[in-house]
Amino acid sequence: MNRKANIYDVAKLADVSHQTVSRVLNNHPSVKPATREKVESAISELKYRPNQAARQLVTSQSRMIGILIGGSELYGPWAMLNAMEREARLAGYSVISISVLPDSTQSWREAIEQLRNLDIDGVITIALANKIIKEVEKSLATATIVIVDTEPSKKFDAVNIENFIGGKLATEHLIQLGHKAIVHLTGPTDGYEGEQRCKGYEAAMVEAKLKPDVIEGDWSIETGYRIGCEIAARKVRPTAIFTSNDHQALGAIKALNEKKIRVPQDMSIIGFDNIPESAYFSPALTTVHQDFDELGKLAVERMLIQLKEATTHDSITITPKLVVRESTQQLKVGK
Amino acid sequence: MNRKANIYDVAKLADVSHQTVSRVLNNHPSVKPATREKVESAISELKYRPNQAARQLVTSQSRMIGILIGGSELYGPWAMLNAMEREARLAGYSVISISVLPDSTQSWREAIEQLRNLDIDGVITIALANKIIKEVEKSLATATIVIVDTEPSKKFDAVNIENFIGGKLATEHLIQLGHKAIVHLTGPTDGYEGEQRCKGYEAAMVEAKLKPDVIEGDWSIETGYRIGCEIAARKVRPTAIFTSNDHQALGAIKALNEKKIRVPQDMSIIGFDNIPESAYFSPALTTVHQDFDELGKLAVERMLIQLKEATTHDSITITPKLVVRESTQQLKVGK
DNA sequence: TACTCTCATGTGAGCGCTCTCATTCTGAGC
DNA sequence: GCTCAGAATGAGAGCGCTCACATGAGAGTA
Repeated sequence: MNRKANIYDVAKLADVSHQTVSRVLNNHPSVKPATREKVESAISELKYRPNQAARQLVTSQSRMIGILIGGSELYGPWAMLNAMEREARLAGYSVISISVLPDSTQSWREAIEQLRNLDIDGVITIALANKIIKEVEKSLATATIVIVDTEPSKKFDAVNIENFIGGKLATEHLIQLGHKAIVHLTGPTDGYEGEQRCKGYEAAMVEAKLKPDVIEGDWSIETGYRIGCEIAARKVRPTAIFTSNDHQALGAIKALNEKKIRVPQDMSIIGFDNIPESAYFSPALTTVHQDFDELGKLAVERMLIQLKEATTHDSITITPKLVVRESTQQLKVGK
Repeated sequence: MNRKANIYDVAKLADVSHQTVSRVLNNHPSVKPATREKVESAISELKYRPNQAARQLVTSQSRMIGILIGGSELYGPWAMLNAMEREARLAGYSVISISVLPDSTQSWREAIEQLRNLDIDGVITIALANKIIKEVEKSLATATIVIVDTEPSKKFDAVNIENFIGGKLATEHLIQLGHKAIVHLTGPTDGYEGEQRCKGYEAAMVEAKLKPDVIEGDWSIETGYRIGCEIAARKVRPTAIFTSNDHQALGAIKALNEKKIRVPQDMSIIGFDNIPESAYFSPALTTVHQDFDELGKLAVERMLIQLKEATTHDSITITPKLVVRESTQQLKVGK
């Protein structure tokens, strides 16, 4: 008899009923310590482990969390996914991650379909466009949903950094250094984060009575590079650029380097994210730090709370921090 | 009656037995087309979807693949995970990814425990140390295992790039440019990839009758930076560095920049991986490209084959390609 | 002593599916 | 028309667990 032990095998060995074994497994209070001990030793003797499928069948709870990641952005979502996976594992949940091509309806339909088939308990979405969120909400009505990097809503728990404050922080840093002609390269306009950072930039500019100068971007290095070239070619050049993420900053720096515009002497650049590489750019990038790890943990935390006892929906935020390095510098007088 | 439809509901509506419905679901051949059609329309009318837990309970197949990722390396594993997840989804499998801290016994024991609890069909490991693989093998004896970025073994399917060839390619490129004093910064020595790349380097050096100069690294940017500083401080400096990944190259470039050693004029640098950022380093990094996407797809493909019909174990490799950009240059004569 | 009441445990049903085996239907072959 | 193989379908059991409910053993009360 080489098959895996089941709850009846344990029951027989411990000389109790299967139900008592079940109670021990589920930490039911009304089990005598002596009985519990008997059962536990039987469990370890038989190397018994409960069958999740059977459990799931009867409780209709999968103890699985799905994570939907929009876009192909590299560092942020990956870092968050890591944190979420670890946090969920600690709570006895497993994580199924699915990355969705943001532009492909097909892609996210398939993803949602898969999550439905698995009877997932909860879904965390990262940086999904609003229209996709709507679809998720409709199709996964029975699941608990927590949204990250997305516009807060009364229907879900939302976890975000203060993107507005971050954008303002970055811009104010440049203003304090004496810059007046500051360009902002945004993220994609249909995303919450980019939008908020841009609003923060505009608010800071208006407060300082400066004219905002916004160029629409899409998070990609390529765009940073292209816009860098474009700015280099301008007759009247700005003296500082605030890119909405570090990747775009990298591209921009590259472009400026090629055009012999020195950073930071001729042009200050500030990014957003504080990816691990940014400290090692040449020059090291001044940026706004967001704590992806913390963000991921918070999202899972909220998920677990909602899963236990559906409460009212919260919007949770983390404050970003300015990290000053070498790519920004006091504007030289007389320029 | 608002509960989810089950197989009996479908059977009743289609006026067949539940068993016939099951046959339709599983594409059993002996179902009359007319019957199949009846059942299918009942399915879509009731919005029926089979309960995976029940299926899993009786078949004891989870249709889930676990992916164990060792280390905190950023781009490579993430890119592969993405590719694997997509490929697996296409085949009707779900992916549970777990990232393991390579040094923490606790961490990977927990991970394996989780995979066992879930009755996972197969496990793909990415860049795991050999001792961990052994543990995985022991603990997950019933699961099919495919190893990626790891020393091939007769016990598993292995998917790798030709790390040796890649290392040789990189070194030969430098040699062809006239370099003779070439330092190699390795990956961690207990990992297969780094070891092989280093061997490729040594082979190329010996062939060219040059003396290998190996420094042990660990993939991290920080180490690249530290070693860059160290090399800058040497009295007799090499003229070229081959770092075993792009991140270390980034760190090294930064260090050399700070010490006013110009890349590539005073020092050629070649990396390995071809991460998306590397084309935008200053200078753009010459490197060895490895196709993570393809690697991920191949791993899942092998997994699916093994899952269907356990065959003999293969070792599959992909050939890396040299990507020449700006960070390497012909050695100036007279130097 | 008879009575509740609580705590500890046992019993049987059923979650939704696939398995095996039994039965019915079909049409070719004589 | 009858037989019989093979195709098409049905019936029932059982996967391993938790749920609701039943039962029994003591403790507390009158």
